[in-house]
Amino acid sequence: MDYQALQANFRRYIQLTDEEAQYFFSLLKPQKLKARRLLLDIGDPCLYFSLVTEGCLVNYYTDDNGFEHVLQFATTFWWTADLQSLMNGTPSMYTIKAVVDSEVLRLSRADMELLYQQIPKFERYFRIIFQNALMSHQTRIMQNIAYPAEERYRQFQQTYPHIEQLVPQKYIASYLGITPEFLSKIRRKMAKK
Amino acid sequence: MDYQALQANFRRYIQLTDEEAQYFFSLLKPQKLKARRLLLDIGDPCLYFSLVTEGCLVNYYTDDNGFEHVLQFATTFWWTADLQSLMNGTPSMYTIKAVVDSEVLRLSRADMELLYQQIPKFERYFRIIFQNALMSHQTRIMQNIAYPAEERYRQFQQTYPHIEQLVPQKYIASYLGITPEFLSKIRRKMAKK
DNA sequence: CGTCTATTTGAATGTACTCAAAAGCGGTGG
DNA sequence: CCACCGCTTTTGAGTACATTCAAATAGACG
Repeated sequence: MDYQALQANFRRYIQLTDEEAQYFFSLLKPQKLKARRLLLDIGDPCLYFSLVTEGCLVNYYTDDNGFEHVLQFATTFWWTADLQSLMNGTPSMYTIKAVVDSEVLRLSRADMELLYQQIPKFERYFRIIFQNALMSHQTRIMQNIAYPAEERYRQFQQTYPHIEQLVPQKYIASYLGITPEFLSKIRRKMAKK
Repeated sequence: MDYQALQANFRRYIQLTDEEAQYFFSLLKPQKLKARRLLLDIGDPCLYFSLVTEGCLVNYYTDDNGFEHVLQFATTFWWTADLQSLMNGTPSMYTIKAVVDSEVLRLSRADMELLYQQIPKFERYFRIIFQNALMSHQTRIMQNIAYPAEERYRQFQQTYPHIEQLVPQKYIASYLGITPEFLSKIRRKMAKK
């Protein structure tokens, strides 16, 4: 794990003294995950907010018919969790899986509260993180209800070109809210032009 | 405007001294809106984060074909804005309109920053507000991609019964990502049972 | 290699949309 | 107070976007 890069990333949001940064990093527990291993299984309570430092994870919901629907892809410097489960202690509705070999730094719910108390700047940090996440979720909702699948796929390609390279096509279909078969047909159609 | 009720609502998130509450309220500028009046017009920069104290507002995006798509309904104690525009100073992509006679308390972007500096507890307050908003947006995305329109409508009725009473059906259709005609047909079908 | 999973392809089907017209409903002015 | 106007909701027929199911092909990994 490259702590230099991580610290640089944090500086985009808040200014930490070396001491504060040390304390923060001391709360994070690294965990490596081979491709296709689970960070969180459906039904288990989500105990950690995890910061991806390498690789890529996918967070998905499994519906009553066993179909998977992708909530989020998380690459380097993204946080991931089942927030609902993490905050309420309820069983997780989502599965979090490593798409490729990955590494995360886990922050427990209790340490998160501790962090807020010890270094209130982190309230600001997460305020900004959640605010940004909220904005991108708003955009996603709008694209979903306002535009057809082909257009949504184009937008996805533009917005997350690195993710498209990394993850299986079926997950992208799932993220877009369509079947893998239909995404395949969209791609064929787009290639023809 | 009932400041008692408002203060009680804030106590769910943070504890404020009377002095702090006074200061906060002093930053808020009340504005009344008759039904169908705009709080924010598309193209204008969104200058305020607005807390609804009465009535109901709707926040919607207008697509290239002139169709409206509802991002959010905001009733009492809900905040509303075009966050993207508010944070970046860019022209607004959304329109915010009073559905019925309403009242809001506006907080300017500058006063918001001031508030964060004067009373850091508000970082926490908005951290929680955005966190909760994020969770409900996640749920909405999942329902949109995982379930058909009829099921989404049932969920909406369960989750927001008061909103269903208040706003025209066509806005609910729009929120669900379907046409008003189709929602009408869903309702007919549901009534038959 | 061989096995397992992902992707492609095509035909049939279904969910949701478009367009057009009628019916309902609420507000406003004479 | 009620008649009219504009907007919302309903209805139906035809269409389009997207799914389902099944089978073939392609890729990845041990």
